[in-house]
Amino acid sequence: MNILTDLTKAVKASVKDLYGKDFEGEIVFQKTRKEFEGEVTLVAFPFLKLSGKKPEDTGADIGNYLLTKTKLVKKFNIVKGFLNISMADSEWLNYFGEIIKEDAYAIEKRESSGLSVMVEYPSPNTNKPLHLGHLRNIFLGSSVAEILKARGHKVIHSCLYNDRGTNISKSMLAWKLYGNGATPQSTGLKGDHLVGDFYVKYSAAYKKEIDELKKTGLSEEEAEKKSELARQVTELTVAWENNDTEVRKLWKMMNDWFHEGVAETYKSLGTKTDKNYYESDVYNLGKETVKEGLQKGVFYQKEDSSVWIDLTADGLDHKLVLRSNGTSVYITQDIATANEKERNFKIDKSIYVVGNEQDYHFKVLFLILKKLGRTYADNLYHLSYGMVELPTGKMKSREGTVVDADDLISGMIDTAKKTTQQLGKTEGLTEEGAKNLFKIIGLGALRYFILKVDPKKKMLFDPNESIDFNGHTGPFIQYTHARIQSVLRKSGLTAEEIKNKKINPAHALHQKETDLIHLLSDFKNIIAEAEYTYNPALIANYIYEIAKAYNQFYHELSVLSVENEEQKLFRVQLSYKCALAVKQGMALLCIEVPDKM
RNA sequence: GGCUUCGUAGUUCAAUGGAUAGAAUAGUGGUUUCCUAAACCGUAGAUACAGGUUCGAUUCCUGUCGAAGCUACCA
Repeated sequence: MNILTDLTKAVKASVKDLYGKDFEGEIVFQKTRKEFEGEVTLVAFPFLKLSGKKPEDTGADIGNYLLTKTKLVKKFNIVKGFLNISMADSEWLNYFGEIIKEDAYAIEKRESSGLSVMVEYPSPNTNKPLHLGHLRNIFLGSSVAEILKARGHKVIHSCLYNDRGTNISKSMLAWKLYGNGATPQSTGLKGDHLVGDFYVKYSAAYKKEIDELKKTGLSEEEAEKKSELARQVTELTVAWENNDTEVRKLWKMMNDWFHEGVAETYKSLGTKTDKNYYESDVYNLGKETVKEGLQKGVFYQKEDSSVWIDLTADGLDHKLVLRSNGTSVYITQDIATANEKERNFKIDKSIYVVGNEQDYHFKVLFLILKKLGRTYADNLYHLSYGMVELPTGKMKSREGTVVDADDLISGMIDTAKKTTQQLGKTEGLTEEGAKNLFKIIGLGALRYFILKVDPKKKMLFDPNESIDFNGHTGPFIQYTHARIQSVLRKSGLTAEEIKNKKINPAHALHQKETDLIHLLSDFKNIIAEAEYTYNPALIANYIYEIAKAYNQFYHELSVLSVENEEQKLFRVQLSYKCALAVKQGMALLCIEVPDKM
């Protein structure tokens, strides 16, 4: 049920009655700007062709019609071509009476759509620990998954580990050359960090080698070709593909370190996966598909036996799909993984959560799959998100200029602890309860900070400025929820009692009350739009509006100390519903809300 | 060079072609014997530039300037 359904119909009817013709377009209402009276606004300009009148007069025609011929409208005003409508209190109250009864009013029943969607994230390389970019990836992926579930779809979380190839070989080589047998146990480092340290060590050594070669008069390109380290990396990669026992043993050891380390990070974030894919498993399958493509004439082979696809007819370029030495490249294994996903699951849609630096790659991948005749190619979607940038520019693992995920997470929880203690809000909490609260607030602040930004846009993070806990933030919303819970506790009513008491829709509503009902009525549409656009930021900003509006309501009006019992009950119900919307909305962002803070 | 994306208050973010471009934060001035002040209320401050389409442009088109990404037998 939508509060505007009846009004939309009434506007259509009014235009037909007034001007004798049906309006062809869609009737769109916008929220009335706060400097004008009213809740919803109809722009008169689209109706001018039918009315043949000035915008002001057209608006007045429709306004008067609605006022006199329906019971939907309390009053209206017209500013320029804008018809500002105040809906009748009874409309708001009737609508509210409907939604207060349903706890899941904006959430579809589980798996009711019958569609299955796979969401793949964060798909890290196993040669370095997670950083801030991965966090944006994880937050987006997990939130989109929750939104899809709320829309009634079945969701399969998948993750692809890029666990072989050049970058992994670099870490392995550095460990062999400079490691002296170091292990997570011997160094006390988290496994993924230890592996990452060797990746950085390789990069530094490689840079030094190139610089020295260049001093002998070689060009950058010539130096790279002559690099001994690069040669050894290639050698390791080839040895790995040839199943060299020693290399495989080293590889497995370092991969295990990585997975143990990253599992801890996942745990602290509550990240879970239904199905893991490993490049080391699928890369050979990719080679099969390359053969198939050659047979079908989709690919072609050069004299050096490297395999390519010509995409110039599609406005793209020639793309390598298999190296001359027979080893796989990135896209080879992505072709294989796509095939595997299709073989393993019945999926109606497959979403890859990957940064926008790979826009071109996914364009090519989807096109190749289509040319190979894979019917599922049309159901693949690249959820492309913007980079997280530092004030100094892009983060680069090679140069060690990254914001480490583990550091950031623990730092946020620490700040939450300090702030909570400063505000004296740890009273009455058990040690366990306090610890949990710090985690909820710290992670909530971090998640919200990232999710409130439109995924498509790049965003900036300044490590020198701490993430705020006041204003347009996660903790502000969490605080609002806790505040409402406190009111509800003091009301002495149970949730069941609050939901089931009937209100007499006769009493007059305060503007702050209609504002809240109006906002609540948007929830379902917001979730739908967030699904279609894969954009959790819509929900983040919507929930903020509710929290802000509730705080204004709370300051201006008293909930519990009003004389009129019915009015008090209504305000308790309204508070309950706002808290529920906040909780459900935040759950779609994978952010918990505490009952006390 | 080519392709793609992006330039909004000091800063970080909003705005299906609609009104006087919203928030937050940092400034600045207030609110607490009153349901949680992680709150609320004032005040001040922005569409890179130049054209075009439109009743109306931050939004669409063209150009200029600026930034980022891709353009690897890296992933």
